Amino acid sequence: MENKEISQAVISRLPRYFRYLGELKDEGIERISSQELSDIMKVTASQIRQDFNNFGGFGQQGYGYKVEYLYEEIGKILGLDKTHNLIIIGAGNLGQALANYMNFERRGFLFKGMFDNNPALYGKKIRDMQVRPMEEMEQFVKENNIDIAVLTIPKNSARTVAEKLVRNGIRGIWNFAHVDLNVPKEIQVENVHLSDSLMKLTYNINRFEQESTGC
Amino acid sequence: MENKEISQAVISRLPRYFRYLGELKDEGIERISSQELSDIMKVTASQIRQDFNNFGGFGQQGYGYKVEYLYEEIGKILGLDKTHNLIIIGAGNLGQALANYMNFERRGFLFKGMFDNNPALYGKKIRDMQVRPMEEMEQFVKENNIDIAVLTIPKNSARTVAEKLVRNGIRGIWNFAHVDLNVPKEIQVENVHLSDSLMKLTYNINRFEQESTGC
DNA sequence: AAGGGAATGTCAATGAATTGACATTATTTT
DNA sequence: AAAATAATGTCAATTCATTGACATTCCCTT
Repeated sequence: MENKEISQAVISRLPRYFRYLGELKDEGIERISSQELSDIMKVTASQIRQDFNNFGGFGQQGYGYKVEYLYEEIGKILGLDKTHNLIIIGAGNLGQALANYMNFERRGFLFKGMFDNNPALYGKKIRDMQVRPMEEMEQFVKENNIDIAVLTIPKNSARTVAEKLVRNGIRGIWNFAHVDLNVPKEIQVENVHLSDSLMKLTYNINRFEQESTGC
Repeated sequence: MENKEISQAVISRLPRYFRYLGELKDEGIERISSQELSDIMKVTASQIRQDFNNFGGFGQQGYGYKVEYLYEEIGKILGLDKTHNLIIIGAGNLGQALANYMNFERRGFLFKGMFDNNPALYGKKIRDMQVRPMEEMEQFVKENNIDIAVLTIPKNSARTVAEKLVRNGIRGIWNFAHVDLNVPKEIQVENVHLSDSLMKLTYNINRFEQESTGC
């Protein structure tokens, strides 16, 4: 039982491997070498082997990797073999979009409920799921063993809601609010700061302009 | 004129600095030291100074940084002093959500149009903007000087659309499709792979479980 | 106006991540 | 069955990123 910590740099790359392997699998390809995968994914073969070896060897020397096996194993590492109960907090545009999106991406994510503090939305059906009042949230999380909360609410209320979630046993927060949450370290937070991402894009657009005009 | 390349690691942190500085500014705080900012943002003071110095000194020794000035300068670095014409391709849930989101985040992003290939959506108004048929997209991009395209379409059509965008002079793509685009290097792509992000979350939830149960 | 104090800018040291090289081991062919 | 081939697993080298330390500079008080 080896508990060496794996760097987040490696973890960040796993979903991408998973995606490519899934596609290869769908194409009926059974085996692949790190070099072939390297060509497709545009990363070094060395990095691919290094990454996989963090979890023990998945390949066979002289042969390569079995696509399906590797796909399954990476899925397990990512926790996709388990089911996760999930709620969405904030039934605005983004919350609704994600609710529908989950339909597509069902990999053990069970959409259990949706909450908002806008009475106009109470009872509105989104993907066969009624929007519930925010007041019911805490009890619901506790009683339904909710693992993951998706936060699509304005930043001013995000921290308070996060505290409530933590108190009621949430294990992970997928945070779309423009604020950094302050939760105990055993609670996992994955931030999706969309505006940050857009700013990175404008930086790079700008940078290229300047490079090519030379000033 | 120094054209030293700045690492993406640094760039990724700039929007976060920008966000915190904006908040400090709104609170009426005029000056701040790297140490104070370090305490608030939970990063080392050394990193803060190092990051800012990539762009030339913004501070004054013995005094610290002027919040408003620093905020403005980082904004400029990120290209937020310029306006960017933007379209959304894919008027599904996510596309609509982002259209509304742009309203909030107006920092020089001018929402110019929205496209879809579903006739049922043609003419539908989203933020006072009618959904246009996909066929009109290429001409529209060319004629309206569109800088940024937001791709919220299924992965199978994403690559084709990206090619069309490139042909018509797009400069950056904010890509929400689950596929890596293959564009010339002068075209900037910023990927938002939501499912990747969610998988990272489940990995970390899982990992913590295993750590605490010890197996 | 001058000196003390405070905080930057920057250099060096450390640490982390990536790449390269190759011995080892399994597969495949003859 | 043995030799040749292929590709992993792994170690070492390199590159990149972060942290620490401190001299320098500027502000602020007396």
